Amino acid sequence: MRQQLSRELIVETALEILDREGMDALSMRRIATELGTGAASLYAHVSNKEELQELLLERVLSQVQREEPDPDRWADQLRELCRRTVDALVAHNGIARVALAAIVPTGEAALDQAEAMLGPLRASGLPDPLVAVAFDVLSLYCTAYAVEANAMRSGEFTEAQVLERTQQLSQYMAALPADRFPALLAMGPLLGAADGEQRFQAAIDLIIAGVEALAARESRARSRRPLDRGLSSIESVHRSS
Amino acid sequence: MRQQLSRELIVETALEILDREGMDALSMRRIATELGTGAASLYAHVSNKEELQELLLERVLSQVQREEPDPDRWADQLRELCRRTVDALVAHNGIARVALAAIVPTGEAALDQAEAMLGPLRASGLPDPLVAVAFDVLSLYCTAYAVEANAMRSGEFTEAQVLERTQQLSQYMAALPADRFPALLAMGPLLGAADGEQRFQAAIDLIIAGVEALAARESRARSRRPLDRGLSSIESVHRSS
DNA sequence: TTCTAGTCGCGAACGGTGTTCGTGTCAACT
DNA sequence: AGTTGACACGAACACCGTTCGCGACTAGAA
Repeated sequence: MRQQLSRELIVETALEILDREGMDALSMRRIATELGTGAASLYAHVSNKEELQELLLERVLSQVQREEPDPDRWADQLRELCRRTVDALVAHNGIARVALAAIVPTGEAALDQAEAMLGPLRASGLPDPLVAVAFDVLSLYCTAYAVEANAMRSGEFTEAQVLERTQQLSQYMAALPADRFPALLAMGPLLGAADGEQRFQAAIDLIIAGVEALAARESRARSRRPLDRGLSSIESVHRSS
Repeated sequence: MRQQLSRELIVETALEILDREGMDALSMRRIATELGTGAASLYAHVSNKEELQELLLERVLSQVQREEPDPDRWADQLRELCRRTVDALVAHNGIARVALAAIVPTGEAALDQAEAMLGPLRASGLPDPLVAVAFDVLSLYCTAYAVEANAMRSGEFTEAQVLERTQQLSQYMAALPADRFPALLAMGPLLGAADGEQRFQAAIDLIIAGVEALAARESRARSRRPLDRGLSSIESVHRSS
């Protein structure tokens, strides 16, 4: 035993393997081999592979830089935070999938993350029940986008990517029957586009535009008729609190 | 050999096992046992477990009812479609995770699904590049929500759910340091809320509000400067002189 | 210093997984 | 009837996460 085992060391080693060889190669045996020991030894410090994965996610999330909430810049702060979060997730291939699987944010870093997102969202003027919804949408989208970005960049080689993406799919879509898939046909080149960066920014903007619209709608409704019987699901959620 | 094997039969059997015993129980051996044969026999009709899963997803998606696009009711049509899609995914536990993993919509049903979503979205007046973005956000959210709903309903018993959700988490959040997590503390009861249905509706409404806002912004910009980007022949003539 | 007690690392094994290979069987066509 | 070809499938391979219990090493008692 060259070096004393510890949770910290195990997580660190696992992250190295993850970055170097991908999520599929991350087995308990592989980690143990890297540490010069057997797989059984890991279970003294980590109860589960699942727990190990959550620890990995914790470590990745803890590296996301966060700033003090400034109510006037809430939208830009949200954009910036989403950017950083996705960057951190994408940097460690496969970790985003873990984030999607773990629904309950148990760890400290995950709580920090949620707090950093909720602050600006509440500053938008949205009522709290809708803040919860917007939080849901925004974080789910960020995670899902990271999963997609991972899968796009890691799973295939450059050759297979170009072939299977540009050739087979784009050409396949151009050959679709026009009477059955008019919209798909018209959107063809846009859907397979590889400029993920721009599309991510636009998606965040779209969600933020939704937040602004609903916040404005809410403040308008409150000032005009404070005790209205709203019928839309949005208002009913708001009322249920 | 009691019954001739076929892709169709294998997929059907797999879906039954999935519904009855969950995604974890869905192994090639299990399917083969159910069919009274060995696992190797399946590989004559299905090249992969991954392919089998995509076939399962295809089958589930093909059962989503779709209607003719009506430009005047585009928002309601979107809402309805998202509802049905999520219902179909949630009905077969674990299939939503497959939908998230498969980024490229290869199958026929997936293409139908995309077409049904793109139609109403284009009717909103959004420019096509933003339609692609909205499509991204909407479908990713629907899938991710279905994953979450699955995990919430299937993984635990009622006892563990009540204990671990309401007690441990809600009580845990109430004990958070107020100076570090003010927003989390204020939102506590709302985030762990189990009324997933209402929150899903509200989330879709939020995204649709974003679409409406961006569409309005776009049409405003176009009416203000109609001769933009060299589209008018007059302008191009004028510029060329 | 020697002997004992106890801790804990970890090799080996268990019960699973997806997938492949080669054999065996059976139906259909010549 | 004979040949051929397709297909079913038992067995095996290389993995996986996890558990058990042996054995080595440390620390305390004599």
